[in-house]
Amino acid sequence: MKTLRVPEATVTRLSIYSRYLERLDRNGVTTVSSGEIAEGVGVSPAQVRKDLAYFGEFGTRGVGYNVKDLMRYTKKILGLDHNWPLILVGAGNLGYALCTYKGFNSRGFKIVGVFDNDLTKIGKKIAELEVLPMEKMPEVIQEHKARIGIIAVPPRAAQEVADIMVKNGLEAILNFAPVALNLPEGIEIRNVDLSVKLEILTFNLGFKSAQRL
Amino acid sequence: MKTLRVPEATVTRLSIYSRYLERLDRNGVTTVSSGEIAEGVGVSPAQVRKDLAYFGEFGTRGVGYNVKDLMRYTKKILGLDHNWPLILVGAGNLGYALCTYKGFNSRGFKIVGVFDNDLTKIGKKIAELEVLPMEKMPEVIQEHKARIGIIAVPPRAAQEVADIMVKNGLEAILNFAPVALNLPEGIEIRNVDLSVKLEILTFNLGFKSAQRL
DNA sequence: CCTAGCATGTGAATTTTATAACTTAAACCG
DNA sequence: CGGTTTAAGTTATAAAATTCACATGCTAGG
Repeated sequence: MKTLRVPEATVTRLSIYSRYLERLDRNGVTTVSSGEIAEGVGVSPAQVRKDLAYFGEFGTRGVGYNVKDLMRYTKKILGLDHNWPLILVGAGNLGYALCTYKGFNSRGFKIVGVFDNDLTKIGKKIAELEVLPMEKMPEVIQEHKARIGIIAVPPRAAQEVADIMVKNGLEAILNFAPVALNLPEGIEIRNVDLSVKLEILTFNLGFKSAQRL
Repeated sequence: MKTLRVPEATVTRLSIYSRYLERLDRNGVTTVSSGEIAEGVGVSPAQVRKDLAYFGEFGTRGVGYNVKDLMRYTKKILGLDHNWPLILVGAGNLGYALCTYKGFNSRGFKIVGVFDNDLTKIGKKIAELEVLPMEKMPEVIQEHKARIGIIAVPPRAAQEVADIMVKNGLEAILNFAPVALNLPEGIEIRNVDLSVKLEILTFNLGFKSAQRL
């Protein structure tokens, strides 16, 4: 098997292209060039073509790409040709926001279980969903065949939650807690760090100020 | 002036090292080696040293780094030696979560103004802060000398909000809306995309399944 | 049916980033 | 006080990602 490894940056951009294509499609655009995609998402045209080339040939020379088709292809590649049930742990403000976040639904993600160990939160409803105690996680995972978990708890609790998720059979974790998690081989983990990007901004602002001197 | 450009990946990691050092410091650790930092945040020791080397010499050969000192240095480099007032637009669930997010405060970020154009939200309180109409933004920015704005509105409104922010003098924007913003030269912009990382996970899960066949 | 124009796809060149190997300096111990 | 150990700092090497440039192939128009 020809296993050409795909750079993660390429997958990231593919996700962005994919959503941009959805927008074009909604707006009734039928054909698009690599240059237009590039313009629309802020990369170079060569980058767009190179990224797509990892997965096949999707365009027509001299013409461009069929929007609907390329949209479907990109979603297929990303695994978004079917829905993904998600397990969420942490019913705080962030958890609440994630539950109601439309950007997930529109891409086929659906949170099917919200868990917390805080007795004051258990039993409350978040968007149709009742907050459940951690012990209920196994059955919810089984019922929905969930494979992905989201961690939206304070840093000190994150590792324990991750361990529970792994023990219950989840294969991938999206972690919003700003700590590095220790997980067994084979578990996919990605962190979303809300303040790192802010600190890149402050770094750059400081650098800009320094250059003015 | 010797302008060695610092890779953004290095700044990203620096932010992560910095927070890890804060944790070590809280735990009473006084000295740490590049290897221990590497272990703690999930990179290689050489990477840690290389990253720090962009900014100077902070350690003692044969010993390691003084935790408190290195923590202060990294925060200084990132511009976190003083507080940053933030302007937030979007008082939905995500905006609410960001307002109450402790990870910001602990790094010197403070949201000083929350804005929305939804009349049902204006006037409500979010964590001590009253949601204000967009028109009030200029005076709040002036009062707090804010330089950074956060966009937490639906995609279709994001560009307009960004334009207003720029017009009102903000120099950097953290954008949570999943669209590419068009901004004038010199404005720092970073996007936090909540679903891209999820799609990397689904991509990888799909790839894993394919390999099992 | 042939030619001109255009945008894809791709291999090579360049740039960037990360890893590894080595050198230097500090501290500790006998 | 010298030798040994340790870990930072640095240089060199390797790998990876991006850009460039061009050949390929499709479309349309005369």
